[in-house]
Amino acid sequence: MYDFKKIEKKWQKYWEANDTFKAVTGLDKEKYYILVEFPYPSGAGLHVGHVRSYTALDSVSRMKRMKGYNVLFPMGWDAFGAPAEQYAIKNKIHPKEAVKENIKTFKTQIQNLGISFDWSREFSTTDPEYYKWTQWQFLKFYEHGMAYKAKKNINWCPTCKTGLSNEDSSGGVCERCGSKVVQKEKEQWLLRMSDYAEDLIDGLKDTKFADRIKLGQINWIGKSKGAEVDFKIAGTKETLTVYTTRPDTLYGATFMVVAPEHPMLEKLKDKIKNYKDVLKYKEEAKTKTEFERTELVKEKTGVKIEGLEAINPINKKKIQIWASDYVMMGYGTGAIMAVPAHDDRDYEFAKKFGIDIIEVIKGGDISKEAYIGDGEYVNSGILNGMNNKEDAVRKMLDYLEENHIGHAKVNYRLQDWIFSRQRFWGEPIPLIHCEKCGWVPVPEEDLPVLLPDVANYEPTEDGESPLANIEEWVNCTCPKCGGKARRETDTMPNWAGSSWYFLRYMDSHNDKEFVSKEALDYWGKVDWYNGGMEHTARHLLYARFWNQFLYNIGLVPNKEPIDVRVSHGMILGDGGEKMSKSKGNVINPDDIVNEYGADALRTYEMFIGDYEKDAAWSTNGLKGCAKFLDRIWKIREKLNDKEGYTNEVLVHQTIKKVTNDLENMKYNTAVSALMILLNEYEKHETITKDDLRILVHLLNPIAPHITEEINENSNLGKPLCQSPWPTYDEKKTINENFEMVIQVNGKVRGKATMNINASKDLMQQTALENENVKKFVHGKKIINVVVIPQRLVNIVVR
RNA sequence: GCGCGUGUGGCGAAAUUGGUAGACGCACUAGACUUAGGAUCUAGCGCCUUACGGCAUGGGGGUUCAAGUCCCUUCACGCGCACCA
Repeated sequence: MYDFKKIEKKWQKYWEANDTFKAVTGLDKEKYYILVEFPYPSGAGLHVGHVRSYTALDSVSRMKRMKGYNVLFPMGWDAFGAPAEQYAIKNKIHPKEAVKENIKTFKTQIQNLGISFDWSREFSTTDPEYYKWTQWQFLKFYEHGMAYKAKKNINWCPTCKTGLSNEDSSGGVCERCGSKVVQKEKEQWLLRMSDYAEDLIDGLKDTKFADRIKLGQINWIGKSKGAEVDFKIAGTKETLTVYTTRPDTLYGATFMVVAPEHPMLEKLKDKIKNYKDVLKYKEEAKTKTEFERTELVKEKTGVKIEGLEAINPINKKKIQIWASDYVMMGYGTGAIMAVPAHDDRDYEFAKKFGIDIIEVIKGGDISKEAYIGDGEYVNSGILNGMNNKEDAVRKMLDYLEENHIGHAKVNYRLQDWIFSRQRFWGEPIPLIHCEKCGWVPVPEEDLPVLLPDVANYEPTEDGESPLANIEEWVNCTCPKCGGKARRETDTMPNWAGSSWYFLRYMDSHNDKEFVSKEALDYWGKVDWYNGGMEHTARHLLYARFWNQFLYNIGLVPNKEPIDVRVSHGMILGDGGEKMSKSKGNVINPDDIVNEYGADALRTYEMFIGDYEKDAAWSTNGLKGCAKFLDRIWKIREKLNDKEGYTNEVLVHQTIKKVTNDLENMKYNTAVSALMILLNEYEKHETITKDDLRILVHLLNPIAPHITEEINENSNLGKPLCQSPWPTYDEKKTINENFEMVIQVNGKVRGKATMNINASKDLMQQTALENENVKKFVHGKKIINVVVIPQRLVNIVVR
């Protein structure tokens, strides 16, 4: 085996000493910005999954550079947030120190892989020089009315003792610790992301995201079209507004349901005869976790609001009002019109509580279940006799609008972004509360608001940020009036720093601006962004929202920050299960690099399978790739003094294949094409320098160290990182001859070598003369002969 | 429940977009070299069959000269969202 340790170190030093991968802003070359999601530097160190995506995009970067692009391929650290804090608490060190250590480990591990990052642009989201600008941008949101503080029922993690955004508590469990999330009323900072719902859907058409990613975002935003309808509450001046996607079923609305937290309940409490029961129900609902509340198997519960009745505006019928936790305050208006005949949930509720069910669309059997299909409208006044849902909806909407009882309305599932965390390890929200002036932004010249150096950064029991306990930090003077004031003690979520880091890479160390206009104009947007599928509904959406806001206030030149977005599949353990310490199936990339070399690991992970799909680790598979590199190392011994290619067609085919495959994320077949080329070389007694030169060029993006070394010690030319990418001639990728397949009734019965220019007649004649074919044709009638030039002949007989 | 995706040898996977199914690699088998080999090299390797040949891309049906690929239907698995009105 070749001495990969020595070779890999040597070239890593060479690249570093020569600033080989440094991207220079403003170069007179076409730019190309390639980005992999920066990692969270956890204590566990680098995962083989990181190696997969880093290598993949590294290979693209290296090829693009060889093709003459000015490539920006940066790396940094996303180091705020709970895990770093937990790690610090556990190991009794300051998170700052923990992060420093972990970054050091990660960086060494990545550098040992020979990934061609431009390290001169490295930063961590926890650097005060960086989070100064995160805070600065938060203030822009604040200045433009996009950040606001509100008392809200929020998702609360009782273990982490912090509020969570919807995105972070998906499925009713805390993203970080897995605890069940409960509802808690708390003052929180929010960003008006819901204002951008439509733009976030619309903007997707200006991107080239993979379809599954676009869909993931669209689903999360959850656009629905419907109507708001006003129901008067009998005997009062109050109106209860509902949101419905089925205004066409209004005649079938036999009751209303409001969320237990609906403000109407408190407002009319004097008229509610059983207000005590209502309050009790509300309290019960509150203590339920989100999970319990949405669990499908759960039976419907609710309490009838005695003393109040609503009036169905379409037929003036009086209907009951109920409070139930199957209606959510956070969506629509927090109140619904229930149409039990045509909605499963309303049906279940009506059945349980014995409420009228009136069919308004024919087609089902409402004694058995709610009918949600289409059909003829009945019992529906102005809609009677209609058959088409769309028309019925339109007619109803027109009626509602004419009579001022409702209007068309679009709703989104996407909510405002809860932007407060009651944690120590995050960017302090740069606002000061003054008794006289209210909320006052920290002046720009006072940014960053630094995290204090303290001994205790564990969360407090009462749900306040640990910062709240640090009096000397909290107490300050109002920047406006000079009076006594207190700092905001909540910090930002760790999605804050990652929402704009891709902009900072363009101009990482600028201390005057978050990024210069010059750099923004030159680098534009990220051309190719790779990251995990799990970030589709969070990081990627947040980042787009953040950037669209910056665009709207004129700070960035593009509304969409990312052109192409792709996602890699996971690397699973040997048995196909997720790697985990408890299962003992974790592969440490360091061990592999030590035993087989970085090039072998890189090659294997590119060869492992479809890049976008999960793949199970196989050490035997890795060995196969190590063997492949060994054979390449040895092929040098066959060098002769001749020029040109030993198999010109195959060489051109391979250049074409590898070039296209790297552009299209088909790394596995790129490697296989190179294996085929090597197999061919091994069949010959000797090969030329040209042969070898092509091989090392094409393999270089995937296995950069060994190829540079061979290139040097076989005197093939200047270093590969400085030489151009090979080009191919389409004409030379085609063989003069091809193997013609001869079929009889679609089954292969013979083969013949033919010139690619052979006429159809010649092909047919050759086919019919084939001895084996004759056997199958003999005694039968030829009905048809299909001849596909350069491919096959199919003789149809009967 | 809704949405998306995936089913191909013992295993990871290919398949020019309708044209030789299983490239490439792993594992396995036999042989060579060797003191030895978990190194290297050579050959074989979907299933059934001595062979001729037959059967094979989750199952069933269809279109076609020709289907892994297109259409219908069905099953299994995975992921995402989920009482969103």
